[in-house]
Amino acid sequence: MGYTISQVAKKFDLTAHTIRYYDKEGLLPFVDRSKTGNREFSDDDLDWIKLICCLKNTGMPIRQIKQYIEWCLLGDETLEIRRQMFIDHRKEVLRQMEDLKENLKMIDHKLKCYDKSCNISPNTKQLHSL
Amino acid sequence: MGYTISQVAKKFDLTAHTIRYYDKEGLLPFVDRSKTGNREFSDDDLDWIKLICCLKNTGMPIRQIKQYIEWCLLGDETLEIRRQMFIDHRKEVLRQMEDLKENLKMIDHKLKCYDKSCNISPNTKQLHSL
DNA sequence: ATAAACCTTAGAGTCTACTCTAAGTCAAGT
DNA sequence: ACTTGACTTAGAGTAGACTCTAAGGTTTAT
Repeated sequence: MGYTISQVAKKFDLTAHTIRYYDKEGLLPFVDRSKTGNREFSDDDLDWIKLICCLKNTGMPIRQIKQYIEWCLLGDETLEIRRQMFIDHRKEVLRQMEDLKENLKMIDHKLKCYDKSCNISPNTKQLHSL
Repeated sequence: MGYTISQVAKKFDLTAHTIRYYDKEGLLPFVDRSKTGNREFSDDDLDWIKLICCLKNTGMPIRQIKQYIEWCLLGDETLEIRRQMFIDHRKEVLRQMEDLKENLKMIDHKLKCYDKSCNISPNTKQLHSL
């Protein structure tokens, strides 16, 4: 049967506008159309979109995601370069996690200062960390 | 003595343009000027900028950072609201870390598939995870 | 004294990623 | 038959965060 654009939008917390934008940018060349020209998303398509969202949410720019999709369409010839892309991107994500950890330290430090200034006891403090 | 704008830029891996932009947006109302009108950054100013970068790098929009700076200028009256801001932002950072962790899982899974497709042995694989 | 290397401002331009609008097609319900 | 509510397109507009330009001031070295 397949899913409509608004069903997919809801599933991935996107808008139909955004999905059409991704399609226009070349991120969804695999999506089929119904006789009336409407996009019809298969379960496989949902997997692609899931991966696209993963890459997007880890900071990969749309044109690089497009590059990846293009490599996928080219077949086995591009397996090694795609693998390398994931190796590099993995490193980048680990870097982001490290950065967040560092920044969290500073926020926790600031919060400790504010708890002191506001005369919040450690006990009360536990309430808002839940 | 104090630091010049380009010294501060280098220190925080920003450009002088960006620092002036932050100033124009109201993020640096505390920075003094020399007799000739140049910005002169103190060590205290560097601490402020460090915090601003921390908030910016954890996804806080500039106008919210500006709001925070304004609250700071108002004094103790705003202590509680500033503390609440940090509590909320901390939650947001934890959420980002969770999201990254989830996305990393998917990237690792993809990578495993690519290692298989490229006939990479687990031993060889260890090389690129270093 | 004049060039180099800083700094200043206002304001224009750019990039990314949407976000929306207008005009239109199609299928289903009353 | 006609309204409602999906969907379609091309293309314009927006938001955020820079990024750069032009025109000019000051300090330092030759």
